[in-house]
Amino acid sequence: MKIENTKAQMRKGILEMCILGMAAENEIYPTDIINQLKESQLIVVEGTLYPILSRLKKANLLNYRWIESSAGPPRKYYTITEEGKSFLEELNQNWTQLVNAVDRSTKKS
Amino acid sequence: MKIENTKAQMRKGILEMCILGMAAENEIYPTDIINQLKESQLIVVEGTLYPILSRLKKANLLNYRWIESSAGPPRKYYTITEEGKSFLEELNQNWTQLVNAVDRSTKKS
DNA sequence: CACAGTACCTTGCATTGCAAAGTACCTTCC
DNA sequence: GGAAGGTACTTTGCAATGCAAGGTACTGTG
Repeated sequence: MKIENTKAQMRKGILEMCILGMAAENEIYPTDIINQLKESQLIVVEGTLYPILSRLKKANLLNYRWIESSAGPPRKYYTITEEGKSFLEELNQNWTQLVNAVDRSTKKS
Repeated sequence: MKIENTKAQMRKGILEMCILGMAAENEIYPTDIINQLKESQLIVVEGTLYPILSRLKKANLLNYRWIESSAGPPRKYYTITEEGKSFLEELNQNWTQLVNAVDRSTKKS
């Protein structure tokens, strides 16, 4: 049993919340997201990020528009939708509950 | 996109840690585990728990012995191994890091 | 016009949580 | 003593995610 594996499993479903949270504050594009998450020690690669963005877009939680870059191909800038905002709130609540639950189960009898 | 689904995903890999943590404090058997987790709002069913216990046993993180019950069939009582203890420590560290990382990524910029 | 850099996208695998169905043991009650 | 019900353990198959790896496409430079 490898720590790396369990570590990866523990991230499941969390990235969606982080990404929605980031899009709720600024209009962002994927490379930005990856860099910001990396700063927070949440390393993410493209193969992980793009499917998440597609899912969130498809679910009407995110929107995007193309913006041309001064150097390189155009970028997809994402923003959160109203629907995304309420979803994000729910996610945050569930996350807090989960953290508390883990806390309780690991520290009590 | 359903909250229930994301909620389920967010639990991935966490149960192992909770269960190891519980076995680190007392010798326990499955039904005990389920009840304790339920008290902490971490609802778990048999089809989830037993495979985890098998994995942890197979990985030498848990051990068990049969103990007869005063009413009903014998039970498998689990205890944590030395190897399990150090694994648990690593898990706890990673969990703390993850919580901090999420905190940072959702509250900053 | 080739090349390097940036950005976006897709495929296939391993892993987990869970519902559902199945096996086996023990006690109780007629 | 056997039928019924409760307790305990186990297995199978599905859906969803993270990720490595590979692929496409646009832009500017020499």
